[in-house]
Formats: sequence, C-alpha cells, structure tokens
Amino acid sequence: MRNKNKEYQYTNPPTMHDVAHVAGVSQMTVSRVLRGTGYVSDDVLKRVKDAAKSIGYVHNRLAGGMSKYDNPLIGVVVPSLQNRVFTEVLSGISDTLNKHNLRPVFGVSEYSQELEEEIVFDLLSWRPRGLILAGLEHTDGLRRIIEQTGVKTAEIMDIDGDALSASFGISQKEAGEQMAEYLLNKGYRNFAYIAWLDERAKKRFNAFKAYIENHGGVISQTRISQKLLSMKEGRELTAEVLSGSDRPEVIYYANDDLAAGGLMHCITENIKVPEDVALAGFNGLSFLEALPVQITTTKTPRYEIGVEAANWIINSQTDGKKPETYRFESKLIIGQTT
Amino acid sequence: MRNKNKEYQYTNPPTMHDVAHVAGVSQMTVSRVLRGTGYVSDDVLKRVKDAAKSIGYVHNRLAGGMSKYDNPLIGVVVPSLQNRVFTEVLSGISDTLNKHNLRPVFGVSEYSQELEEEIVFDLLSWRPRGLILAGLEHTDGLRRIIEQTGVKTAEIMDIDGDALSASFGISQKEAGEQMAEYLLNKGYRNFAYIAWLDERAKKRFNAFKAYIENHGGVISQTRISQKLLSMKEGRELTAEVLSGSDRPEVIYYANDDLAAGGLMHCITENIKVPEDVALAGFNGLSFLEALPVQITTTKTPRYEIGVEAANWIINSQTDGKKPETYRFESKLIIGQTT
DNA sequence: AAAATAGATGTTTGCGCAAACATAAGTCAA
DNA sequence: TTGACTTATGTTTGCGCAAACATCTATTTT
Repeated sequence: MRNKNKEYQYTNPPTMHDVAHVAGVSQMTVSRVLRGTGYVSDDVLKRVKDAAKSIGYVHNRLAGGMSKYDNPLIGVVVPSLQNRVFTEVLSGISDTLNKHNLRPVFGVSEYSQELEEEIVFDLLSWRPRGLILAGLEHTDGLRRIIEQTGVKTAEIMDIDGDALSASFGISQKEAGEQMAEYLLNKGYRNFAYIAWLDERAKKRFNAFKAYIENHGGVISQTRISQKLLSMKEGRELTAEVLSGSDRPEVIYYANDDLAAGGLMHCITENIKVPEDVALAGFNGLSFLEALPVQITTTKTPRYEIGVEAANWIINSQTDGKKPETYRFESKLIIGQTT
Repeated sequence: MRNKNKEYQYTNPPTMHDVAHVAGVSQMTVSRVLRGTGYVSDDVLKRVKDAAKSIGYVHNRLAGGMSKYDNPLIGVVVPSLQNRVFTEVLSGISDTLNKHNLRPVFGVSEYSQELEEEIVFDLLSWRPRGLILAGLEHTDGLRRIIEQTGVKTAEIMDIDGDALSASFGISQKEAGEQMAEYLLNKGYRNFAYIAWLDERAKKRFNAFKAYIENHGGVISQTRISQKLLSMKEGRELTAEVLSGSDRPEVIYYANDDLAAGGLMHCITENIKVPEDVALAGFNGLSFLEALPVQITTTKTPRYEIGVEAANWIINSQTDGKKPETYRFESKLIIGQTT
C-alpha cells in the first residue's frame, strides 16, 4: 500500500480510496485527515491534503451520511420569494447557517399547504437536521409526517396558534389590535382594509376588525387582491376604494408595499395625507424611509426571527418537550400618514 | 417472509426493510413500489403503500444516491437575497426545478468570490446534478474544482466574458451603451452616476462611460455606495449629487431602487424631473409602475433567465462542448424622467 | 402441446464512507 | 526493564438502497 505511484488510475469521480492510494496511506487515514479527527502525523497530513487537491477529490456526503446520522442540511420552506418579508427571514437563516457550515435546501410553497406537504416530504428524504416552515397552518398529513419522523421543526412568522414544537414570530393578533387602538385614539372611525389574505394577514385583520367594531368604529370597505401584494396593486385598489361615495378616513393595508402604492396614488392625484385619507401599513420595510412621507406601520423583526429560528435548530434539544413559543415584539411606527 | 405481523419492531427511523416486513414482501419490491418502476401487482402495490404510510416511512436519498449517480439536488449560489434581482432569478429557478421534482440547495456569497468558492466546494459534496452561479467572475480555485469534477455549471446574469460552460444573461456592455446612446440623443451632456459596484454594474458603467465620453459627453460625478443599494441610499446620494455647484443634467443609477430613491428626493424637494434633472435606472422592476412618474430604465428578463438556466441544467448534454452563451435581450423603457 | 414471452417477485451485490476495533511503535514513570 | 499509556496507522464492518441477475408462474404464440 505504501506506493506513491502517481500514475494510479483512479475511478471517476475520485474516492477516498484513490486519494489514499496516491498518498500511500489507507482510506481511513484519508478520512481522518479530511475531517481533522484522530491522530495523524504532520507528514501524512500534508501528503494526504496534497493528494486530495492534486486529483480534485471532493468529499461525498451521500456516503458518509449513511453510516452516521448528523446531516448539515436544513430544510426550509417559504411561501414565496417575491415577498420581501420572506427573503429577509431567509437572509437571517442563511447567514446563521453559514456560520455553522450548514446548508439550506429549500422549496417555495406558493402559499399552498398541499405543495408544502409534498416539498417537506421530499426534503425529509435528505434526512435534514431540522426543518423551518412558515406559519402554523399545515395539512394533517404534514403534521403526521413531522411527528412520525420526529424531525426538529421551527415554525416562523406567527405564534397565535398551536406550534408543532417551536414557533418564532410576533403575535399577529396583538399587532392588529395595537394598530386599531392607535387609530381609534387618533379619532378615526371609518376604516377601509386592503389585503391579500395570507394566513398571517387574516389573523391580524380579524383582531383589528374586532377591536374597531367593539369600540365604535366601522370597516366600511375591504378589498382582497387575488394577485400578489405589490405597490402597483396597492395603488390600483386604493384608487378603487377612494372612488366610492363612502370615503374611508383611514386605509389599513396588509403590508407596506400596498400602503406605499396607496401613497403613490395620493401623491399623483393630489390627495392630502392624512387630511383627506390616512394610511397605515405593516412590516416596517426599510424602503419606507425613502418615501417623501413616512407611512405609519408596524415594524417586525424579520431578520432576527430567521436568525433565532436557525439557532434554535442548531442548538436546542427537543426530547419530548412541550411546544415552545419564541415571541418577538412588533413595534408601532408612527409616521406622517395618520 | 410472508408475515403480516403488525407488531414487528422496526428500527428507528424505519427502513425499506421494515416496510417490507410489514407488507410481507421483499425490500426490493418495496423499492419498486415506491419508485413506481418495474412490475408490481395491484395487491402488493396497495399493501406496500399502506405499510409505508402506517409506519411513517420516508425515503432515504443518502442511501440510494450512493449506488446510482443521479441526484435531484441543484446547487445554487447567489450574491444576495436582499437584491430583488436575485430573488426573481431564484423564483424562476425554483419554479422550474419544482416542476421536475428537483430541489435547490443553496448559499449566499455576500458578493465574495472566496465565500462563493467555499460554498460551492461544500455543495459539491452533495453530488448535485448541476450548479448555478451568478456572474462570470470566480476564483481560480473555483474554476479548477468545477473543471475537475466536471459538474454541469450555468452562470447567470452576465455574458460579457468567458463562461465555464454556459452563461445566461444580458449583455451588460450593450445595455450600458444603449442607455448612453439614448440619453445623448435626448441632448444630455453632463452625467452623474450613482452605484454600488458589483461586477455587472461595473461592466455596464464602463461601457456607458466610454460611449458618453466618445460622443462629447462628460461624467461629472460618480458616487459609489459602500452599503447595499436601496431606495434610501439612492435618495441620500442623489441629495449629495444635486447639492454641488456642477449639477448634472442626468443621473444614471445602477439600479431601480437607487433611481426610485432619487425620484423620491426630487418629489420631496420639489425638483422638477426631467427639467431640473433627468433620472435613469436599471432592471425594470415592476414596482416602478406604481410610482407617480415612470422612470426610464432598462428592463431585464430576470425570471426567464432563471427558468432557462434551470432548464439547461435539467436537459442539456455537456460532453466536452465549447462554452455556450444564451443571450437574453434587455429593453430600454422610456419613462417620464428623461 | 411445446416453446416463447410477459408479469411478478426474490437474492446478491456494491456504492463510499466512518465507527469500532486491532495493531504497532514510541514515550514515560516506577 | 517492565508495564502503562500516547500516538499513529490499518482492517473489518455495516449503513440503506437500487442495479443486475435469478426464479417462477401465467399467458400467449406457433
């Protein structure tokens, strides 16, 4: 075996055995060198590393992953990549995983629970160390799979409901009520609501509506977009809402993009904000700071949620514990539009 | 073996062998049922599927992946998730891969070639079917690894340079020249440039600058942000550029977010666009349509680039072919800001 | 009726790695 | 100088699956 023959015909792609042959050691020694475990002499260390580099050896995790059970993959499923909220959470997740040399494998569910289930089932075939999902609403099938496999699962963005094992997010209910309370205190009574109803927005709005109606206010109009939520959509729906005879005093939007679109409509049409109509958004995206007028909104710690969810996957023990809730605070940002 | 004993104590997590035991068939038959290949009777088919579901069996790709060589993972590395351009490309990639039941494993390089190399090396340990990278600029180490492993690699967003094996994008050079030509024809001669210099923007600007200077124009100011490119940044830098004594006639921005920020500054400060200063962006993001004024920009087919790159990975043969270039057309969108 | 074929299932084997164990040489204390 | 450890390496084994091949039965063809 101590044969430094550089002409060795290794298989394609090269294996540890090929590296071992070139370096004149055993396969196991190569394994030790490449993982940095156990005892290895300096001489052998160098020979092996050189050999690996010279033949272009790349570790094969499919093989090693089989014998042990410690996989550096984390499954991540988000509803959309078009929504900044999710890309910011993803950023937090990605940055955190990077630090630990873990990789996200991921899927986009298009806001469909069925597709989410399919994707998760597929992701589980990679035996990921953990799973990060958006929201608390999932199919029964998904819940069952997760229980049966016992995969460590973090649910992000929402904490109002039953978590599988840990949820990370703000209270949508509280955020809705907080905004309602603020707007009522400002004296507004006639409200409109513009949204695209994803689960989180739905919870927020229900709390908002209940609070308003219990305190002498009224939701006189609601507009639910079927398309995705964007500035353009917000602008169009705002035009609709304001064109009617019963003009609301305030429009509450399901997110900042919609609200910013509404503001653009008002600027274009010379509608005074907040005198003619007040506007409020949700999320507290940073682009709001660049607008001519600061929009009132609720700021949510999206990046941090991603970071903490990822950290939890990495560090926590979940041996039969009860579901945990990691509550993040949302913050009312009072701008010039209310 | 024909033993339908439901009390069978299977290992945790369950394997095909466990399913086989419960269903009273051989492991190989289970494999056939679950993959839908070969001959299986209806009776056995049902028994196996039921057994798999009842014990919560999830396919283990780490095992199967070893014996064959056909992996449903695709490695994807993008510079950032904060930049909409990349999330839109990712959407195209993700949608396309979804259709073929392939999954992206992915990493964010933070615009660092060194980090990109590290991530790619790590991704390769999963023996992905292909790799999608952003841009044509990579470390020598990365190039070497890709050659040695022969992994099928698509490079997206840029085609002005040497591709490893296939590049998908627009000609940044041409886009820069096109905008320069248009603005010169409009009569503008004094230009400012605001950017965050990533490789693509750099190429675009160099072509833009050369064209301007060769045709009697002058770039009187350039501002390079060290932070990420955002509306807020665009607004601040625009304020700076316009505060000097030598006011440019036009500001060319490296992307639409910056340009929109500039527009917001002008709206706020009552600066007339394009009379006092003209503005031009890049990308043609859809949120521009919601702004009070249409910004002149260059529209790029980001989603399509993602789709085509993914399709190429899925379908093409790359046995020693020369590098291919898939050229997409960018389109000048003339708005009201020039 | 014999031969050929389609249909349904089982058995053996090996993928590339790392855990577990085995060996062997060198170092140190008593 | 012996035994106990430390350091450095090798050997065997099995992870879970799918390819390759082997059987065997029921049809169909000639």
